[in-house]
Amino acid sequence: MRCVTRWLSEAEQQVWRAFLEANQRLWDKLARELDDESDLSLAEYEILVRLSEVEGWSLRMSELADRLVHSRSRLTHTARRMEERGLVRREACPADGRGVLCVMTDAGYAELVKAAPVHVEGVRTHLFDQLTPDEVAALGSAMRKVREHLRTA
Amino acid sequence: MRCVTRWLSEAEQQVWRAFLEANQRLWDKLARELDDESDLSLAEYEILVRLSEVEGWSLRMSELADRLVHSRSRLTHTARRMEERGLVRREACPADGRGVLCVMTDAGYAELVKAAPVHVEGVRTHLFDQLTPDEVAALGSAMRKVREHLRTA
DNA sequence: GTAACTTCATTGACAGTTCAACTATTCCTC
DNA sequence: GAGGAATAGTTGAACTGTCAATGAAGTTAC
Repeated sequence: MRCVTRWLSEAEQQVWRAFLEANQRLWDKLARELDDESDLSLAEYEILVRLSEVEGWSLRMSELADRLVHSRSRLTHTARRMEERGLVRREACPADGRGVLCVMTDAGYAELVKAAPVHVEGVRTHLFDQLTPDEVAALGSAMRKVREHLRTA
Repeated sequence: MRCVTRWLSEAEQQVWRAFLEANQRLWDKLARELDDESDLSLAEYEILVRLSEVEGWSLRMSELADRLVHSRSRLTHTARRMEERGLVRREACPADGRGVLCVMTDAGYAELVKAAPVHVEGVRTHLFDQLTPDEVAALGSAMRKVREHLRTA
């Protein structure tokens, strides 16, 4: 039931605008830096990071999609392109006939190793270096709450 | 000069991950809500908001692109699509022969009026309602700093 | 006043994402 | 254990955004 719109206060407006613009610029910057100094897009990078964190460098497509908060379709397309470039390979899932495992190859790992310093340095320079420890803590707490809310909403 | 990568601490990692996922889900949710209850995309909505805030509902394409942090090319494409739907019109800029003014039409305003409550309610529900006043303040301060850094970087 | 340079906006080709439709497999229920 | 529902993953078309090239108009410097 939405009878009356709860508009934003002036202060909230300003927070929202700052959030919008900072985000826009941050993603843009990080994507550009990664593009300049590696052959991975941000989305491809994230896929390799997730695979690198698990035993066998291997995850079900749906599990990977969930962790990345990407649609299955999106992941299928991206994985196909990455497979063509030899960064991952896909194999049948032994446990579930419907399933497909996405596995990072050595070549994929090599790309990840090349890209990671660039990306991490960017995140530090453009985000963490700009904030006080208190702001980092508050940002973390705020984002965790929003994340939890949206996971269930 | 980047001699040694300054990796993220465990705590920073977690903040970064929360930020990533909260963002991903937040944009996704807001885009979907807007799509469900209006005929505007988030990008189109932002364009109309910016136009609604200025005298004459009219801005130079480049000025509009800068405020939105969109590329000129992106704005050209989006504006053309919106013009075809009658939401904006474009006219020559009297002051500068190279310039083009993007002007919101009455139909565009009508769409904006329809979409705004949906969007604002979403921002409130999924972001501000989840946070304490302190967290909102810290988020604002943090995002302003990041924005300023990236505007000049 | 004109040549070189910059800015404004557009264009078309291309890359990445979404959406709806589809196949194949597993799970559930009776 | 058979039929129906749910889940996993893929596909192709439509849409959106990026990139590099273009043209047109303004600016600068000589």
